[in-house]
Amino acid sequence: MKLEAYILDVTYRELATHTLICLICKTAQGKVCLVERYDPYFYVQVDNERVKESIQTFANTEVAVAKVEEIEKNIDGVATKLLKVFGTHPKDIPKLKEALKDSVVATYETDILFQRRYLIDNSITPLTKLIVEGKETDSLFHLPTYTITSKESTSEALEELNVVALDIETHGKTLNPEKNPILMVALYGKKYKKVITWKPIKAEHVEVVEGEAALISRLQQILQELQPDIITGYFSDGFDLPYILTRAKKHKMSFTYNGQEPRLSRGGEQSVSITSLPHIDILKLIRKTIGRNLATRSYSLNDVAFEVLGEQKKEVDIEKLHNAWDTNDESLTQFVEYNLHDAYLTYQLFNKLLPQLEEMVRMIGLLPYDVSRMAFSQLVEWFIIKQTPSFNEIIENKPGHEELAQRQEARLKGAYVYQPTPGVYQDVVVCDFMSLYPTIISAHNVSAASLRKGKKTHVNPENEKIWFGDEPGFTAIILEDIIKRRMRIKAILKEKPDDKFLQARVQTLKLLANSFYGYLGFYAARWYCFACAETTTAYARHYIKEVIGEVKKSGLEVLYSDTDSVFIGLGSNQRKEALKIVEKINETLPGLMELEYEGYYPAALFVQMKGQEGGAKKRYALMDTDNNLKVVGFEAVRRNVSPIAKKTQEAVLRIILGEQDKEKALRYVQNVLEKLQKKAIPKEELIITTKLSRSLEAYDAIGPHVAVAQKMQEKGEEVGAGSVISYIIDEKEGIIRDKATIPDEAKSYDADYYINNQVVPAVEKIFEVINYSKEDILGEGKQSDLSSFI
DNA sequence: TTAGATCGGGG
DNA sequence: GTGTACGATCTAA
Repeated sequence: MKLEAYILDVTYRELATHTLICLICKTAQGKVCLVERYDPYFYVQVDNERVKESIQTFANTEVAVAKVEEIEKNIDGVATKLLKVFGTHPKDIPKLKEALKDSVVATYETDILFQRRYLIDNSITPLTKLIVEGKETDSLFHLPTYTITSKESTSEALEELNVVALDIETHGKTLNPEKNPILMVALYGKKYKKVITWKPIKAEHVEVVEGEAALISRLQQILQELQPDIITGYFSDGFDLPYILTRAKKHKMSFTYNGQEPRLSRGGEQSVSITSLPHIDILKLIRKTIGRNLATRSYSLNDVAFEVLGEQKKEVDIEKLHNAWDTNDESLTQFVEYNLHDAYLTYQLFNKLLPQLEEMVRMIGLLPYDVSRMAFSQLVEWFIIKQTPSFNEIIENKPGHEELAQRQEARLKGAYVYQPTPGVYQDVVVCDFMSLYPTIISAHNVSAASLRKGKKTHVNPENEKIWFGDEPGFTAIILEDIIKRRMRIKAILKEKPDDKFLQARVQTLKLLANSFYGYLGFYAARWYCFACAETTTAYARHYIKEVIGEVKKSGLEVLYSDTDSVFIGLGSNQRKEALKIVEKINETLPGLMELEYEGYYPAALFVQMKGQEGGAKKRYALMDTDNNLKVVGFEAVRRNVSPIAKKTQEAVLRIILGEQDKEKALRYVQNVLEKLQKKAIPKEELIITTKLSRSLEAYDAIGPHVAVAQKMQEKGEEVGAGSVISYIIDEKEGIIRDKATIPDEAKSYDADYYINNQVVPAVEKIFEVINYSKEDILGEGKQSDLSSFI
């Protein structure tokens, strides 16, 4: 039987004499299971023949060595003779390691998971075509099963995945799976839309069952029939699936898929895995990929869907579901629609992220389940691990307890920041290094394998005791390859800018490159190298200072610099000058390092540091030639600021930077203050929102938002941790919290508060820069004090 | 300023 | 399951 198979999941079966690897694959004939024998192993380093012989024959009551081979591998760049020790089952490996570790020099690769080991060793990539010859054998996991007689891996991508998104709605005013039943489950796939519930609700796609237990078994049945390639959800690792499992247990039911119970694993973050059905919690993937580039700082389904898809959740008050259910309210129809729509949004988000997930799977070489959940450091680590066979490198061991503790003590010196002089500047050019840390690492061969080895070639510019040789280190080569591939694909992308897969590839390479420096300094990394991380930032400081020196030498002004960027004031010179400097510097830079001309800005503003002389770091505003304002680090970007304060700040910056008219800016603010005083500002502009971080009882300090939340509670509204509280500071007696009022109930507002605590603080720093004091803004000390324009 | 605690997402 | 590890942000010391 010849099959074209795409691996979705990998697991194994232990037989009496050996272990079978089981590949769960998508094929044209549906899901199948492919099996073949695969032997677990690890490596030991020994110092004499006698030990070697004792290992070959090692056996105790629990475990025995099955086979030993002699091989040679590079350890930290040094070729070393090793023994490859085989066991019968995967769990033999930690046992053998324990039994042998005291009689050998070192053990290696004792913690590489069996399934992952199989994929790496066979250079097989999940989700890409595998051509297999197989003989039919006894069914496993309720699937047609074949023993592999020959296999050939390709790089051909899968054309279409059959994906189902799942979302549940629950009863109760709190999220408590011990107490509150599941009311409905929505499933959304390309050709499948359904909401299962247990009340006779009239709506499209509804299927009504007897009760919660029936709902759970019907869900199970549907998944079993559908046999999707992938199941996805939004925070389904942390909510939907664990909730379903807990409820199934409550009913003493076993929830299974292809005869397997989903496994809930905990460790840092909880996750749920289902054998033969890859489960992707799309939130986890969003967080580490496109999440970085989203404007929203919230990862709620509503906010993410809005920004990524241009669609939002259905507008219903989910807190009313509880009562609607109990009273059989007709609004239940809307909740069914809401439920299905959430599953729809999740499904759409999954599709949006799929090219990125496929690229990550391709590059890291592991299952989508694993890749989608790995932290940045893990992605880098497995990217390296995948390539160890082609460099004949050993996989480094993870650090032990003591080593971990020691590494966590180490502190890295930060990046270089050039303190700006507060002020408004005209004609500013910004330059920055392309991928500064990655290009330094590759250009200066910064790696554990080349640290103080060979010819002293690259010396840490701040510490001559740290140096790197000229023989390229294994991890530095890998990183250089990432950077080069990214540059190549970026070039192709210029020709085909709409190619989703190329875009995803560039993104993935960028993610890996940018994580590499962090990885070298990450305490739990296998290829941890503190000297490497230290040297990388030392070189970064060195190069940016060189640039600053070069700019100053050519008579231009350095306004500001942070890590990898420099802001140049052109004065009477031309932009060409700046370009020349960039060119000149690039001639001297090694390897792939490159300083780029980022852009020209007609105006820039740097504000003063709090309570001190000099400019604040990481706080500035730029205006480009299209009048786009870029504000970095200012307070008003935060949330507990009213719209009027935010708007005023933006308008003032626009006038100062765009029109360069100080007095107009001042007049603008004074006009806002006047309107505030006259109570002419609409209510919506005055609403301040703050999110409660804990339950009401837990607050000792009663801030205005807490006071309002208490009032809301008195009125019977549910408020707790996570509720967003909106309020207006009204004209009342007492302190601020007494004045804080629910927006609907506010009759007026406290003009003084909005002037002194909202608008003025938002613009004060900006006016300081152009030599207007707070008094000037308020009009005090001049003929026009506030009272005069009432 | 730093270490320790707590969210985040979900109803 | 040859495992177990987040990361940003707020609060208290």
